[in-house]
Amino acid sequence: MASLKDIAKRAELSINTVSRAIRGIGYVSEDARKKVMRIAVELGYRPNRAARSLRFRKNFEIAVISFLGTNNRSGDQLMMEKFVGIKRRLAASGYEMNLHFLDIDNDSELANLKILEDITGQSPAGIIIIGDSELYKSIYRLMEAKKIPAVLISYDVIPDMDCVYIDRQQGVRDAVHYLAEKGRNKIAFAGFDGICCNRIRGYRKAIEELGLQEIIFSENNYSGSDLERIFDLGFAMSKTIAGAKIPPDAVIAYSDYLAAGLIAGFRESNVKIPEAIAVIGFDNRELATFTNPGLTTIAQPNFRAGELAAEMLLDKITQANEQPNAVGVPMNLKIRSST
Amino acid sequence: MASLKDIAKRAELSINTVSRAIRGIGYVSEDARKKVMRIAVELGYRPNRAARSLRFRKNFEIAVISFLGTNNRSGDQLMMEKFVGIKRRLAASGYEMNLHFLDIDNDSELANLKILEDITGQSPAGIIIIGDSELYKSIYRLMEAKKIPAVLISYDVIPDMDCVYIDRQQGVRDAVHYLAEKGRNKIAFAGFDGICCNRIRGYRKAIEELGLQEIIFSENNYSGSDLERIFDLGFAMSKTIAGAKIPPDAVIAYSDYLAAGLIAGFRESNVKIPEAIAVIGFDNRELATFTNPGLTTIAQPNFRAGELAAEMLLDKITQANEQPNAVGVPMNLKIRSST
DNA sequence: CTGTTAGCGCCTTCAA
DNA sequence: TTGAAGGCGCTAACAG
Repeated sequence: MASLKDIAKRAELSINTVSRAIRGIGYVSEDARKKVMRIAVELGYRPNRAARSLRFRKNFEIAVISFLGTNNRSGDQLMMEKFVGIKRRLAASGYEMNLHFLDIDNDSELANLKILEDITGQSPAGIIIIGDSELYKSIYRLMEAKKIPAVLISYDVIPDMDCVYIDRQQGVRDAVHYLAEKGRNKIAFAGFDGICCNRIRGYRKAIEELGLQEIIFSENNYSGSDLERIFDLGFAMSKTIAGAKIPPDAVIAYSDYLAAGLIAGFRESNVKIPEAIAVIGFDNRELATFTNPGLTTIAQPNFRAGELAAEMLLDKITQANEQPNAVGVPMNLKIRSST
Repeated sequence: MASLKDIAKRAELSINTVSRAIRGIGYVSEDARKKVMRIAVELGYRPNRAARSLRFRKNFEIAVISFLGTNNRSGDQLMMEKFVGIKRRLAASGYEMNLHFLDIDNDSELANLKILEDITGQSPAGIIIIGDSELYKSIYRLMEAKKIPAVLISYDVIPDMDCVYIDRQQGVRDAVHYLAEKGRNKIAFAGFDGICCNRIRGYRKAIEELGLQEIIFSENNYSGSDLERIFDLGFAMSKTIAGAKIPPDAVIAYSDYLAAGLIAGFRESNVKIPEAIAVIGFDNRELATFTNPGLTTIAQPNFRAGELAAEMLLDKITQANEQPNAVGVPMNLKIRSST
């Protein structure tokens, strides 16, 4: 690869002048500037990242940390688009993206500790943490302590932390309003106790705004993330819902997996979708394409969230510290035939 | 971060002696070695990658290039595990993984050219190319021309190129044998013309080994990768299969999407699965968990393929050039209720 | 406006 | 067995 030295030789100028010309900093005569730029293009000059890193004592790398599900691969689809969003934005500013996968399945604290040491050992320019459970928040604090700028991609505002949050509350709220506009007035929410507070909040907010009655179906005895199990729960729940004293005419499910179970169950019970009951899922996973009927679902703006997180992090790296900042990204309803 | 200089100061030795001690190269007295190692651990020393890159005029980075489906996200699940396999193996050897996404949906040649220039501009130590279509082969050749060691992750042996191939032929062959062992003797293959040669080859091989009759259902008018469309094709194909003069008692589908369509179609026609007909899919995508009955499928060993590709590339980087090498990774049957 | 000098952390060469 | 010198490509400080 061509270096500043190569350009300098050809242009018969000093390395330093060439450097200034290329960076557009300090005094350079117009003649010299033009000459340098021309040769730089000819030689396909690109600044050497290693040299810059060494000089600035700082890696132009952004670490991205996300979980890895080897048993439960449900995260893959949603994660990949976030990666791409991050990558695109960083590339535009000359930063590299460096992925790290936490092994949450095996819950190997030792392995995860090693990964965190790897990350801090690289002294990245910043880090994007995908997730907002306690584990991720603790990583955020660790990075803050090590003076590594960090940004979370979360699902809600996280107090005292910089985050880009995918606005689940607004997503569910919008979905309820959409159903109401379609003439539904007995709109239910189906989920699990405890683990869906931001979704439930959106549901309650909309129900209140619309003056409707709250109808919540909740499975209390669930924990874990076995996808088939969730599907089966939805299947079972559909019977409860169809058999309720006043059956709802619409239901928003905690996840696409649960919604797929509901749909399968309703079909088996000959409850017509969407005529008798409309069904809405959550996340827009691939599965939503294949239910029968196709599942209307609240889609994650993954690509956009990735872009914004990268943007926020780059700002944080260059700007003086300001107050922690939370930027919401709206979720969008992906409409199919189930509503 | 602690540098060699810091250790040298504490140990009252020269930087050079410390360097040799840590690398375990050249003469170092036992005393000096022990002292250096102790301090290195104390200080949490890690070699500075930027400095090493500068010195060696070589980045300790492996570029990984894969496609990105913004419209068709079907690749995500299979890709992610490959990334993880690659990452794990590289991390163990002190290399970084640098992901690049080709935008094949928009087929933006300009954007893709820019990505390739980015990659070559970084002078990575090597590159892993995920895919074996003409585009990827041409990238391989480009890298070879630029003296960047490359390895493909492919689905078949690629002549004259280093590759780790996921052995589709063996996967389908094994599946046919498995069906035969379960007592099936009218085993069909369902797919598309032209685009499934390695799978078909495996099918034919097994059918011949078993002395069975070849039964192939093929859709000729298909091109593209719209997943719902493939599902619908499978649905329609199920009618053809069920209505054949001598209906098969087992069918291996080109993909899980096609298999899911087949299953839905058979159910609608009251063809019992697996009693009347066993169904096997291909790739073990998330969808396979949710068909009813659950889909037995030929699973991609993604993680292992990633690991092996990284391994092969690291060898290629350090060893003298040898003959192009092809390593097969066997596919495994993931058995569920459809067989 | 331009050039020289020094140094980021590491490794190779050569001298002690 | 150890150390000193030099340079990878870049930039900041300073001198011309």
